[in-house]
Amino acid sequence: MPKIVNHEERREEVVAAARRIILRDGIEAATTRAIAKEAGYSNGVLTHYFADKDEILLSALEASHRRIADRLREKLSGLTGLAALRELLLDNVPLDGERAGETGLEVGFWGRSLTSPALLEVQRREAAELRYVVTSLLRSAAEAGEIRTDEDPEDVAERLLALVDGLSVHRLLYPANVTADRLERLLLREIDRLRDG
Amino acid sequence: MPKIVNHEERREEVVAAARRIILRDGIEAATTRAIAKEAGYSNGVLTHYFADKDEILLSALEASHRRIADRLREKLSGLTGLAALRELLLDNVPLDGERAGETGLEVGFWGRSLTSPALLEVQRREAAELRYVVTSLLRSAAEAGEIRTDEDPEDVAERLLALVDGLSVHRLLYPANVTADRLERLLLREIDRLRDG
Amino acid sequence: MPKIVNHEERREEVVAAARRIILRDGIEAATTRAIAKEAGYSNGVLTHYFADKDEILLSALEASHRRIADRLREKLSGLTGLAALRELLLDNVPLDGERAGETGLEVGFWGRSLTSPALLEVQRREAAELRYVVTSLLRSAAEAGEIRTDEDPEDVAERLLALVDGLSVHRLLYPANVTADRLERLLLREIDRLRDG
Amino acid sequence: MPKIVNHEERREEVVAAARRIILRDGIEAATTRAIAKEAGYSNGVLTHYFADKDEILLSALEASHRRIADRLREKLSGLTGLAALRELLLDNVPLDGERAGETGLEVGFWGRSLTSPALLEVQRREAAELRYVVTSLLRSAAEAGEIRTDEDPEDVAERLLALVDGLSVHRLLYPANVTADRLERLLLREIDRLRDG
DNA sequence: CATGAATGAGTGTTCATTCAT
DNA sequence: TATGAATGAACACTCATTCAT
Repeated sequence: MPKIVNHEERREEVVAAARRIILRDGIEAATTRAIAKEAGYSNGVLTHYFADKDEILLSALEASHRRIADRLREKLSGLTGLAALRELLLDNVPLDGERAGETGLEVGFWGRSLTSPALLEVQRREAAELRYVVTSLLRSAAEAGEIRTDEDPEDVAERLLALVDGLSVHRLLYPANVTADRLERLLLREIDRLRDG
Repeated sequence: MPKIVNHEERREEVVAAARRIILRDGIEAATTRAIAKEAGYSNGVLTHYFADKDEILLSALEASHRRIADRLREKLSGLTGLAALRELLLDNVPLDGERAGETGLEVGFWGRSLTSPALLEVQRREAAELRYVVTSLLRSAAEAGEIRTDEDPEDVAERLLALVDGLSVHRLLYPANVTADRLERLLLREIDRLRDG
Repeated sequence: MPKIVNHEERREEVVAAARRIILRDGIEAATTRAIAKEAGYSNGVLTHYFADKDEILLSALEASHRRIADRLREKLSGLTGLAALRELLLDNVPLDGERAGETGLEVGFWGRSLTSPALLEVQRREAAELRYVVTSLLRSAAEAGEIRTDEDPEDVAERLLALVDGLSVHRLLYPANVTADRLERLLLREIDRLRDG
Repeated sequence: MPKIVNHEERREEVVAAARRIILRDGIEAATTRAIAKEAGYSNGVLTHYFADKDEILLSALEASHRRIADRLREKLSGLTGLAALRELLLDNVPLDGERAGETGLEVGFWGRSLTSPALLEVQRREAAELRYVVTSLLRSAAEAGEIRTDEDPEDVAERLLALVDGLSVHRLLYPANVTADRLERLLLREIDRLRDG
């Protein structure tokens, strides 16, 4: 008589373990053994919940995106327009250890996505969502008169998100040059420029 | 007399093979065996020209940087200030297949650098150089009255280079959203904003 | 429930396989693949039971020492002084096939120990123990009036153990010259000389 | 038109290089590349003078024996009987760095000889010679009344040579226990015992 | 003869995956 | 379901050997 387990729950446990390892030790350290051990299970369990290792990594990426989105939703509650945008962008940049880990995970996946259609698809889906939110916030900020309106919101969104990713990877690779303070300052100034120029 | 080969030439052959693999199949696929095979040699040859695999990857990264620098030097000859800056930034962004390849390789190395001190060191050295050149061009453009002077050149340089890297990776990951045209337009507009705010 | 194996048992299987190979083909032939095959397993099994090859070799050496010690303990029970010493020394010399194997393994390890600190340490520990036992037996034999007392027991112990090792290696390398009978005779005579000079 | 070289001379150069490496870094470090480099030649030369690596090692062993024999012949000139024997035995024991190296080489070869008929044959030939010399010296010492005659010279020779080898290997493996002084003292005492003991 | 480029089997080790229990 | 034993291909690297020049 088989034990009744909650499949989705187990998957999440394993994926969380994978995320922890990737954040802590890098994507190379995320072997199936390490993941199983981190999750508190034996090697063999993984087979029951994932077709192969790639599926675990993919789920880890999705989970990471979901965590970010959840956190954001909470922070953004009650905020609108420019204030919400500011919060969103600041939350997408490695200003503390937790977000630095998330950025590291993201950057590690960028390289893999270039040669993995499945990963790429996940990245694209999430990126499109984020872009949509930013564009919407820009539009509502424009309607509220908080920012200038002489530029296409889609262009501004792309510029902001590119800057966020660029600054993020620079913070990881060149921390001496891009300190947390400087990163925050540069990002906030860019947001200010939406208003007056 | 034995067959005399040009060591530097062989190294470049091997490094080129490594670059091809990284671009085509990702940095994970760049095993010593795969590199040797791609270069048309047996496993053992690599020993003659490289101490270990890391040296090959490092050389591949350095070669990529050197190619970019060489090309840039040529393009920049005769240009100064803002015009030179514009050329430099446009050249650091994946607008054609060749530069897309270089960016892809770079992104692949970003992930690796997060867990490899040797690679990180190379990345940092090259990044510092680039930052220095951009800052210098900004200063001379400011002196020539081509751009506003109300912002610290170092901050502007960091913003521009972050934007370049952010747009580059977006171009690779989301080509449908960031077309070559759009990428060029966004970058040029950002440069224009240096002038009139 | 998976197949449960006794880890200690498996380790012993593998170590026994390693010992067989070393005895049969020399320590150089004891590759991880050869050991696994000799044990009847695939390459990968070794990881489950040993951290690395050194641990296997080390265990093989320790196992050999333990076997000798166990056998000796049994033989020595009830014996004291000179009689015990005689038994001990005779047991440390390749008089039959089993002990010849042990000596061969030991000699193989001598060479390795010269360049391997870990192996050397094991050799030293075991040698010190043996030296201590021999010295103790010499002292009690002296107290019992069984042997002369004009020589430092430590010196006598070293001489006896050096002779044991020298005769052992000669028995292996020059069996035509050092037959089992001759080896036994020479060793017993040396023990007799402890009594009457 | 081929260069005329002295084959025997080249062989000796290479063998000397091999010996230097084995003495300095152990028998495992004696790769063909290392030997060729130490000899000041390229990899390829070895083929002209040796069938394979085993032949080099064999020659190195023979050369080592020859060197010992040569040195001994010189030291023994003018000496006879017990004095000559004393000199011979002291010279076969690792009392200084040079002889320690030779002993290390010898011990390294012992292990290999157990599974290599060719090496074993060389060891046996040389051992028989040494045994013959020692026996002869014992006989002449006996005739000269320098030592007792109640023991078979062949047995005494075997005992002395076994002691020499045993003390030698103990000096290498347990230098803290068997110091050079102690080794010399133990050996000289054993020789003294030939007279009155 | 001498060179050194090139080979390819072999080394210890890692790891995703399979599967009997 | 869960276990963990077992597999075997793959990894980076080493090295004796071959051979065109």
